[in-house]
Amino acid sequence: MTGSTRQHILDVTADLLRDTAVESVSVRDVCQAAKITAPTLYHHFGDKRGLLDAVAAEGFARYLAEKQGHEPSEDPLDDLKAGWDRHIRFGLTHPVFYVLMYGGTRAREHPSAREGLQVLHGMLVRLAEQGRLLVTPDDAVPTIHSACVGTTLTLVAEPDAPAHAGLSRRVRDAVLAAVVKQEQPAGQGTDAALPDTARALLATLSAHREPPLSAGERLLLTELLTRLASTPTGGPAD
Amino acid sequence: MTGSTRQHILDVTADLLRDTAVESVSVRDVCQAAKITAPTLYHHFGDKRGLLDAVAAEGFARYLAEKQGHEPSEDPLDDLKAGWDRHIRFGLTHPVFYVLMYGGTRAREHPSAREGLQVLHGMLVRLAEQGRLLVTPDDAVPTIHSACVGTTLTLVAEPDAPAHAGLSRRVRDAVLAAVVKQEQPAGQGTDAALPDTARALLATLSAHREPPLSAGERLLLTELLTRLASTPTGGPAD
DNA sequence: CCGGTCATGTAACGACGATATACGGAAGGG
DNA sequence: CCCTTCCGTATATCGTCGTTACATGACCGG
Repeated sequence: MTGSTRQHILDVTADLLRDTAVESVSVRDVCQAAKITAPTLYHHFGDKRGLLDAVAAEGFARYLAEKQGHEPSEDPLDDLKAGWDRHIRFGLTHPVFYVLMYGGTRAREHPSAREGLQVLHGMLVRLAEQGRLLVTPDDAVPTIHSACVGTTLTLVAEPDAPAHAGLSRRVRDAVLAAVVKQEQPAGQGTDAALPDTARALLATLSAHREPPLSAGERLLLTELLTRLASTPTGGPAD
Repeated sequence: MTGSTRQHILDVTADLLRDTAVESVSVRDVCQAAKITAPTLYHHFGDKRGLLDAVAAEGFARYLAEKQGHEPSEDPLDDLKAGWDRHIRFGLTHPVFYVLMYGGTRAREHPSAREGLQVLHGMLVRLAEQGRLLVTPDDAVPTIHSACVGTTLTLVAEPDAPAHAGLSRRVRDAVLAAVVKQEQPAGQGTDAALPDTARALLATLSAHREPPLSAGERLLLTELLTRLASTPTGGPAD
């Protein structure tokens, strides 16, 4: 049972961390609670930070599993909102873990956090495939994520403040409104979205006498847009 | 010379903190650098956290002073945007201070942070007096603040990530759009529509892996669209 | 039965945050 | 002028922290 003690230490540390601030949990406390000695702990985790990272990674993995678990929805926007709410709820349920992961500067170093961003990216790509995104997924990811983390930290700091009632929903809808197209025009799906958007840009472009383009660039752009606008309903990638 | 040693310790600590992580700065380091002994430090600050709080408070006070310094503007919305930008810039200029103040759970306990929130509240009240607020100032304060802190933390963690270009402006405008009534300057509709439409096409394009374009054409189109999308329309950020 | 690797325990080191105690000098009343 | 009081600083030390050198035992292929 090699992995048993390791998992046991992980569980005990998580228990201690559930109701004690991270700076007040010492290696000795963990050892005493897990009924092991210091070198055992260091043999498995090498470092105190290694232990905390492992604990945080496990907590985050569980959150990710839940996130990816019930994801099948027909509307990616609903998934996005649900993902936001789950993120907030995770922070409120495991405040110590959350601050451990997102509070400091080390947030992005966590591979689990990277994976979480990738899940977000996937949702946005699906939204973009339906032509409902106002910015590129690469731009939308840090936008949504930054706002979500900031909101969660605020709520974790003062969960019961009356001023924070409805805060999450407010920030969420504000950010999403700036990123996804709210009302869907006639053409549904990815096939119609590309030519429609290209046509819209063509129209807008024609109304501008002085766009920041040279005459040649403008000609080139018009030609490309025309090609896109007249695209037959060819089935693009999925 | 009563406050001299105290101020000296403060300055030295700030210097050490400017290029050393907070967890790597010990009381002994500060004492050695300031050429004093431990009891002197404890006499003035009582605690290590007391020292760090005092240092952070001083840094924040300086930021607040600058914030309140050049505030006279005719449009409160401009003040709001400028305040956001200053907050971000402060975080990027003093990353250690910033994480010290806003990273953990202790942010709201800082009296200086409270004062910063009050400045924000004041701006929003002025905006509300002009009937340009969509929510109450009490609701708007945590909304804006949460998003701003989250954005700053993201930028502090990875300041030079290409994915973070324009992030601050994007989140800022998203949150502000949801909180203040956007007045549409007459006749400027098409000017603003051009970058928006270009951005929309850019986003739609990113979802298509096989558009009816060659790789070179796609690259060219993306470049032109990016130029159009970044056309300055209203308030440039950075 | 042996040599080696792995997991764990014993005991200790150095650095840390924090303090009890004492010294020294300036302020002020006699 | 001296004595008291109080504040700032220094000496020396405490208990705890994260960490590790070293020893012990269990298991396993040869």
